[in-house]
Amino acid sequence: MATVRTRFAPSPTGYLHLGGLRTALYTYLYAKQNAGSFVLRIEDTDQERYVEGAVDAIYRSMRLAGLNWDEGPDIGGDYGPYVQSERKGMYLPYAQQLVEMGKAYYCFCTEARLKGLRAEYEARGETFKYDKHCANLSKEEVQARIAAGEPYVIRQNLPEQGEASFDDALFGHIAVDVSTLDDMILIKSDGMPTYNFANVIDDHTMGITHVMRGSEYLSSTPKYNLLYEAFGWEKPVYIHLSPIMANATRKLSKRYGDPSFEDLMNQGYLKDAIVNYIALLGWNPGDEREYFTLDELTQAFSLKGLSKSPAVFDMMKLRHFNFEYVQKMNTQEFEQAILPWISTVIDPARFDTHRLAELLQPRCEVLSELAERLGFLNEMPEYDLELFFNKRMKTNRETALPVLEALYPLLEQSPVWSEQALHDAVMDYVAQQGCKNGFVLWPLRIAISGWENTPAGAFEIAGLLGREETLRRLRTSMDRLKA
RNA sequence: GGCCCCUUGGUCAAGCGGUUAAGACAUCGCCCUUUCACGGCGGUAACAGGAGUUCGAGUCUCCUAGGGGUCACCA
Repeated sequence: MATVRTRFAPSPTGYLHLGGLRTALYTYLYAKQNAGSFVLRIEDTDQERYVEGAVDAIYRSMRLAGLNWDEGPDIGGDYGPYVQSERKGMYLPYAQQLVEMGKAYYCFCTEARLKGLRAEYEARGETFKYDKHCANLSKEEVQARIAAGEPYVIRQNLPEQGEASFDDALFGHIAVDVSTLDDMILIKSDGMPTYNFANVIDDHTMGITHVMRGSEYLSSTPKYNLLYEAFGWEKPVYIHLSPIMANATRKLSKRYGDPSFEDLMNQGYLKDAIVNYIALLGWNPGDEREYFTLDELTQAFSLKGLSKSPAVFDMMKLRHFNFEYVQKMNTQEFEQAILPWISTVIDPARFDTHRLAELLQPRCEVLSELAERLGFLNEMPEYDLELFFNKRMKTNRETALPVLEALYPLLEQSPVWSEQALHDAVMDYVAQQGCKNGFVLWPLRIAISGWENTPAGAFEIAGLLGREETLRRLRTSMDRLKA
């Protein structure tokens, strides 16, 4: 059996969106799993839609995701070039060969004529189909008009009737009546091939054995097959993938503000979490496993696990995956990861960021959401004294004052300022008073944090703030309670 | 509209003729607890509808409905 060669062939029209990422991922996994090659090809035959920087963005995203290609524009390979615009000269001979065989023809129809034709069809309520107006021009006439510099395209010459079909590894046999098909353009008037043509030529000349792509190509693949048959080429295995949806009726799309892979990274999601979650949208391993590294995915991936129906992207589940991946980091890694995020609200030099990382990690779902939870550290917030009221702790502003007044000297006199020392001192007091922990700890935490909810308890906060700042805040709070 | 495809809880999904119809996320409740979280335990919740085939159908067939895709000198 021939070596597996797969390809991911994005158009450089923008960032790598999640659907593209998933297609690239599956394509990569399949190649790696079969010890094959994963090829990256840039399909830039539409000069109008080309976006500056898009190619680099695609490289960046794929490398970040770990989807390293074996052949591609930037690293070369035996089947180059890997950018379609650089292959421009390769397509015309194949198209001409098709013309020789009567499977294609030159067409000189103007845009105006086509437009009129379209209007006619529309008026009749029919689907537009090119009328083969140029299909029977004589060879001489064609030569003459080309020589005269008349612009032309080359169209596929479809049979009047019959069936075109192919077999998809996922969807099975797909057949359409050719009478419903249009003589598609193979070579555009600018000399560039259309996707329809380039994809067939390139997949064949690059030795691609398995084609994975979005299901939007499902209904046009039968006519690509006619091309393979005309050339007598072996067809690749087709695997069409259902889309990732934003909701039941809408595909995930940049246009509606749905995030790209890079957007998610910028929002504080971890690449491994994203890749892992995306892998599970439309594929399942057949067992209970949910967490996979790229290598594990390579082992586990199977065409059998692919789903035919569309999958809705669920941000909540991604959050959960991110949480799990955050938990897998060691503290050092996590500390490094959060520094850029938390630095926007606190001065890292003022706090023990290692300890902060320890405290934050078990309650961190998304990195970007950390900063907003630390505001109280930098500066004592102007808080409402009603925060001292807590029904379950049986505390209020009246009970808080005496407790704080008793605690203050204990803390002040603590020989060392550590969480443990503070804990022991305060808990001794609690034991002595015979009250509930919360009766003392609630007001303490409020008094030094000023926030109803904090990502740490009273001792941790006091430790982070340091002796001076803690005592200063305590005094401020007591003064306010007295007033 | 024609053609193609899809249809199990809110979401991802297992299931491949016989199950009390898994699991995960979300949600709800309880426990733990110095707040928020984490964690533990438990609950609610699904075979789109209708005909067939069969002793037996989520699993097979057909119809209907809903949804998606496609009908470009875009990919």
